[in-house]
Amino acid sequence: MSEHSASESLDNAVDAFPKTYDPFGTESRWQKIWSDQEAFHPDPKAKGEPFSVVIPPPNVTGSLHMGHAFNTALIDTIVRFQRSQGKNVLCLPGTDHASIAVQSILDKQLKAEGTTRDQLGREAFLERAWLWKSESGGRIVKQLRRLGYSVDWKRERFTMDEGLSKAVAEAFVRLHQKGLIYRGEYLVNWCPASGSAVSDLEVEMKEVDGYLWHFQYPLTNPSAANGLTHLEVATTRPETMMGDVAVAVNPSDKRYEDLIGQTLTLPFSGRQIPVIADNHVDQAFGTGCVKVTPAHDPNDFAIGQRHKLPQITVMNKDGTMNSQAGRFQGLDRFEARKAVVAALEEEGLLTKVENYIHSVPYSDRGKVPVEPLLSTQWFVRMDSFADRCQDFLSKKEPRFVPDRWEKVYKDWLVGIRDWCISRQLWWGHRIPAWFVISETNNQITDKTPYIVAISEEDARLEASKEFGTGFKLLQDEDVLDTWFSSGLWPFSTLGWPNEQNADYLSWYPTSTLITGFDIIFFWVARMTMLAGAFTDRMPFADVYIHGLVRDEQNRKMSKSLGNGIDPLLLIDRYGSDALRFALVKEVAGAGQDIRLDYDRKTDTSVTVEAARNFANKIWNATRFALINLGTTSLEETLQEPDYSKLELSDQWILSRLAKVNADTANRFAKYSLGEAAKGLYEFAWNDFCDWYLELIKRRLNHSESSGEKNLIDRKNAQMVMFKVLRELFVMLHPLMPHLTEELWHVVTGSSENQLLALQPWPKLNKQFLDKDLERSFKELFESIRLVRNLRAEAGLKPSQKVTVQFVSKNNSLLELLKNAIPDIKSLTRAEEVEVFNPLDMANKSSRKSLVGVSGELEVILPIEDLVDLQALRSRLQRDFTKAEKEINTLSNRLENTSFIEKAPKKIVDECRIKLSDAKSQLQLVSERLIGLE
RNA sequence: GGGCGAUUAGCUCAGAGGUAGAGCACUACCUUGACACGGUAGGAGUCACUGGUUCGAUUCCAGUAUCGCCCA
Repeated sequence: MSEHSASESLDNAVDAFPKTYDPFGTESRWQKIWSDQEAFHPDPKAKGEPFSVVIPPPNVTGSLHMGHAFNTALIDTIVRFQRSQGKNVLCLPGTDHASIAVQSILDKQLKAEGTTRDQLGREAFLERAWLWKSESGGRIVKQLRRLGYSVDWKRERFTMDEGLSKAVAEAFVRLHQKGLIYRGEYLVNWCPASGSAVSDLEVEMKEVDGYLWHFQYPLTNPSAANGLTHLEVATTRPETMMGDVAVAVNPSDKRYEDLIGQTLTLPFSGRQIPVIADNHVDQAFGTGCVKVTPAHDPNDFAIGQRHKLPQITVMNKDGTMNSQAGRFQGLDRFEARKAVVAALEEEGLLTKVENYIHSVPYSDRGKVPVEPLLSTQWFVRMDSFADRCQDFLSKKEPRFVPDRWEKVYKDWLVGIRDWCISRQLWWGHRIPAWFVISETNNQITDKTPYIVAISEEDARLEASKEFGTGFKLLQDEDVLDTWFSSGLWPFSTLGWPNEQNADYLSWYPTSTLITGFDIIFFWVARMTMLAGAFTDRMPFADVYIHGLVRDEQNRKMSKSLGNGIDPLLLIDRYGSDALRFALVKEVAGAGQDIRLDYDRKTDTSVTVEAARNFANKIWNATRFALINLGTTSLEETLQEPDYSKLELSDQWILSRLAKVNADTANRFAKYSLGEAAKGLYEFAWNDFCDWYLELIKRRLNHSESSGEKNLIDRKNAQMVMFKVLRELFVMLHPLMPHLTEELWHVVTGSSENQLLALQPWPKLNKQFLDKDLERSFKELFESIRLVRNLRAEAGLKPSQKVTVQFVSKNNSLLELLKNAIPDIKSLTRAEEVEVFNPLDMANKSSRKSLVGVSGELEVILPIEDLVDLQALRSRLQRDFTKAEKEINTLSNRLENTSFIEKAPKKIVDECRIKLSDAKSQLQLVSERLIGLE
């Protein structure tokens, strides 16, 4: 309890309780308090089952986009829930260094300044990169804080900080020792825009409108070939022709079988190239003759290997043609394409140009077509990693939620290819390999010996053992793929390679990874593979995979489309609780993408607005509770009410509360976050606000002088109302942390040293669950609706008082209604409520009363002069038709003997009851209709 | 070409072998002592199509169509 009294805080609270919730001051205030108190900085030795999550590290110099907001909302919901379950929760934040992204930003800056990276030099460039990181690196972190992220900021990590860099070097050295890392010249995906190799995963295939050019290669010796003077090839990439070393045909292709082994003369260069046979050639494609360019096409590379053909590279690394391209040297590859076609045409060798749609590999980052290029790179041999992961997967490690993603992950492991991990960039982890060269030489070739070691000193030590003296070391120029360090993230952030680190011991392996499906291969699989190799375990027990947030037209949000929806704009407009709740509530069970509506003219979103309205509804329910305290103090509302002395409506809401408690805990635990949000929304709005608060208004209005019984009754209602609120705040806290933290403090009078964020989940009172009571209240609500509906249809003013008569032969229903007369009065604005069975009612009702029928219940409002007879008649007519139709369906079913025989008895019985209900309804309705004639 | 997902109210989406649900939007009424960021009531659907299984299919199975995504 706080140092000041609860009633004092109440006075302050009501004074400071405007009609509309203002999230802005509240949110930043609690963010600061959480942060100042280090509320989410756990001790690895604290009690409680460890639960840990590492966040997917965003790009350190990036800024917050909707994907981050969504991911954050989901992660934070999960970790806040787990904290309420008494676990020792670590949620570890951080950022990654994003080699290519950062470097291309800096390159652009340099270009604007009229200089280049090379002019600047590596050291100066890196200095500048770190400066840029320190200037812009805090931005995304600040933005993440605005979401109310309950991560441990004291344990924040960056992939290039000291500890993590050490982990990267250690990992590289160990893999190299095991022979799992190799260096060699292979065909890689070359991105001319960034001037670096990229991995297969960073290449995106795009359908492009292009051409299929047909042209002729003359036979060197035409007489030998059945009068044929040339072969015709078809290609989408004529610019590579100068690198052609053969033309391949299918061995079973009758058209060309005589030509196999013949020689062609390559136009322009005059090089003699053979006609070879290869089974992989598709006879039906183009002319059935394929030009073979091993240095510029992965398929041709394979053919080249099979036939031991030379590899002729015709391009430079910037995408221009090199000296091997002869007269095309110096041209950009796309200019060269035009020039080659024009030259072939001039020579009369171009025979056909077809429009042709084909797939072109694009660099994810550079947004230009990737060039397959021969170059020397570092690779990780993947098969043993993938095999190990498959073994773990057969034990459901990790467990994918939803489970269909397991197959996606597995299929990738099965078809895995080696991973090119070197990048020709400067920003990143430099490859810990040192070439050993003589003091006078600076040439590094494929044959140059090298030492892989944690540090240059280690490398020198080792080199001297092998090479004595008279050498110098040159470190490899390249850096590692950023994903190599991200792949170590779940354990490198916890202190690995020091496996005795307290954090590592307590929180590794982590509990759950929460991320989007788009990085299952990039990141999830790399983490499982590297964790398997280094820790012999999977790095997380569960992987919760979520979809993407799409824009209002269901398009993926992307920079190039410029269709991103700025989460900060929505936070500024509606508050971050509203954005979080809206995003989580939209999540469907199966991990689908979610679509966020958005009006770009006004920067508004109906979905987020609805969540903001919900926050306001909760705010006002609390406001209502406080206003209606009367002489009761807040301390008194903290007492547990005596269940046996409560009214039925109190017991009803406590039953609903117990139900929503059990459902919500269950849903959070199994990652059904959207369902949890929807369930709480319905409970809070419908059950609590619309019904319970309306029901107790009558009791809350009892005055001080209305007698002891009434005052006890009032206090019971207050205790129940506050109990529901307090527990609702805890349950809603993972979804709307700021609002609930604020209101919880108001209603409990707790000081700021006590935080809702660290409170346990409310105790589930199973004994409060009462299905019969809930069913009765459903009936009661239906009856009340019927009255309201009648009033509305008759056009009665809300202020108009009426007498309500209920008639039914169902005695238990009558009993229920009789007990609820005061409630019915206040909820239907009735002056009198009378309850009869049909016998008592006989002759009492007026012919022209307003009458409604539902099942076995008749509602009569005896106010003939005001009745809109026509409306009444058409209403009864509608009921009549409906009942008739229902009787029809039900009796058809019951007449079907196989239904009676084969359907479960319960269903048949239900059907009979429904039929008899429908029949009595029809009876009542027709009596009334006749009475109206 | 292989795989995955989607198709339900005007929109966004839940759902379950037994007479179709929510939110928003819409219509009417209401500024009533929590909330107009609100209340009450209401209208609105051949559950994409075709077969099959079943007493019963919108739900399960097979196929078709359209859209989207991933892999080659």
